[in-house]
Amino acid sequence: MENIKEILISKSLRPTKQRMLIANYLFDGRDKHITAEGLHNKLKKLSLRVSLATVYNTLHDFCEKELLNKVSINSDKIYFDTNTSPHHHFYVAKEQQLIDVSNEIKFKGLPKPPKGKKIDKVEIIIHLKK
Amino acid sequence: MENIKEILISKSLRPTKQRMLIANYLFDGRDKHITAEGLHNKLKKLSLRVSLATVYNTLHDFCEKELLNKVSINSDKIYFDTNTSPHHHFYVAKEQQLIDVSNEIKFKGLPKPPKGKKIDKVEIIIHLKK
DNA sequence: ATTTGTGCAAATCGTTTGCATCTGA
DNA sequence: TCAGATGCAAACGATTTGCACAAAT
Repeated sequence: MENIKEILISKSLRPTKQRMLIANYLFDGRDKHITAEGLHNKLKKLSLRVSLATVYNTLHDFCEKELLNKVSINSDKIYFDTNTSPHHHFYVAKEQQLIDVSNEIKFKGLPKPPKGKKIDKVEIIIHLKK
Repeated sequence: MENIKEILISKSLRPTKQRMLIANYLFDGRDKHITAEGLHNKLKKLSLRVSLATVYNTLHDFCEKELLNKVSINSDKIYFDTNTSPHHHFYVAKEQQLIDVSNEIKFKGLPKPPKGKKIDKVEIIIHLKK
């Protein structure tokens, strides 16, 4: 994927072997929600060895460069979302599963922010149960 | 607060010294968002010694008995909310601060849940910035 | 050659657990 | 009495960090 190499360079990230492996896996066109450990295991299964520390570093680097978004849903793990356009989520607590919501959702009655603050973004989490 | 003692009993929680201290602090009529550590420190400042483990146990017990709600906003700490009625939150990432939203917010375009699942609740987090 | 990235292992931080001891009904 | 609660310290799991070594420009 010559494409991905250029993206990394354009974000001033050196296209190292590890970053290329990770980027190729993440940016294959299919949206993903992953954790650092999950990604590390996936790569291991594909016999691609990248240390866990590097996986963490890379995910954070990609976040800073806005190639990924952190999703802060439940409190034990950090999820990284390859879909960086604004959207919302279904969340299934039992399975700790995140699903993208593709609809646009409109609000009515959104409160004004406290003095001195502005609304950055509105995040909707639709908790699901059986 | 005789009141609080009865609440604990009605939830089949023994009104032990530690639980009473914690409940008296939490349920003073003012809504609070706290972490276990935060509460532990607060109590320490008031020269009320309760072990950290007991603070954790008690917060979880109170959650199970629906005297508190867990709020799962950002990923590093668990917040406990003394406001157990449905409401939404402002979130200031920089200060990791949570503020209750008292308005009711209406949605339009809420997607249907995937087959076999039902919507449990809709949580809105309004991220604020300066 | 110089900067930047990687990998390991140790460190950290919030949280949980095991277990001996204590307490309240 | 005795189930249930507490406190301590050790265990945990996700994440971060320090540092020597390796790779990229």
